[in-house]
Amino acid sequence: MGPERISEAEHAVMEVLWHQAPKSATDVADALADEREWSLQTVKTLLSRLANKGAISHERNGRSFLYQPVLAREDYITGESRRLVDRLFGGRAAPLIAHLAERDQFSDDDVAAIERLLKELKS
Amino acid sequence: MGPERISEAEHAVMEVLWHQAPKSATDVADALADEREWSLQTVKTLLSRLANKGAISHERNGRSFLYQPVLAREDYITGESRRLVDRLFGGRAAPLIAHLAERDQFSDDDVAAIERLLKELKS
DNA sequence: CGCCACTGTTTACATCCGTAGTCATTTCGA
DNA sequence: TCGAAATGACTACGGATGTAAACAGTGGCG
Repeated sequence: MGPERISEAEHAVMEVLWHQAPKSATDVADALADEREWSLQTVKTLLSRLANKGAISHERNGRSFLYQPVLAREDYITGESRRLVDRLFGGRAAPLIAHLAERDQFSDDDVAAIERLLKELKS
Repeated sequence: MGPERISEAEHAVMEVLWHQAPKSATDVADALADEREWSLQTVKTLLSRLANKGAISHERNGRSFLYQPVLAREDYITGESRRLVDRLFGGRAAPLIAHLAERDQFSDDDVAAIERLLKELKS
């Protein structure tokens, strides 16, 4: 079976582990305390679902577990980006960029950054 | 309440109506026959959920209904794109573009198209 | 005039997701 | 040593989603 989908709540947990790993369940919960109003139990459930999906691994450390990502953030965002581009823009990236641009989501800095990028691509 | 989320199956129905509307339930089902193995009942369920969410409207036409979008495709893809950019790229579009570029998703044509876009943005 | 086909409405049901309570076990502190 | 705290496992439960069956109304055909 293909890579299992990661839900939005699960993704928040992944971000914590991508930022720093390995971490215990409690550490993950602490790291999330600011943005989400989750109980420790909720975080544990999400960790265990992520482990089932193969997105993270856990290794015993005394009485508790240490969790760390198996799925790389790069691969995750590649997959999610591609899904969006496929679903909404016929698989072409250019229309997505055109759309973002039309909606005025580009700052001057963005434009400059993209120009630099294109310059590199061509070299 | 904010705009209700549209699920992936519902989105497929929306695409049909964005392509051409108004359409009856049967017409929508026919249009979807190629890509999805859905029974007519399934399509009707999706249409009624979309109507509940306010994404489409239906107007009586004899014994049946004609459905048509209320939500504009532009608004939908704007929302979905922004969600992705917010969730994965800190709300900045440039990193998304950088990512797409790194993953070699840009053809020469794409690069050219983007350059034209930037040129217009600056003028 | 009666019945069938078509269309919308209601109900169904398994799975996933968000969010957690409860249970069993281990361990640390008093 | 004994009980409280920590921790993972199991269970729960309402709402969303995918997928549809069953039901009901109605208008047209025979």
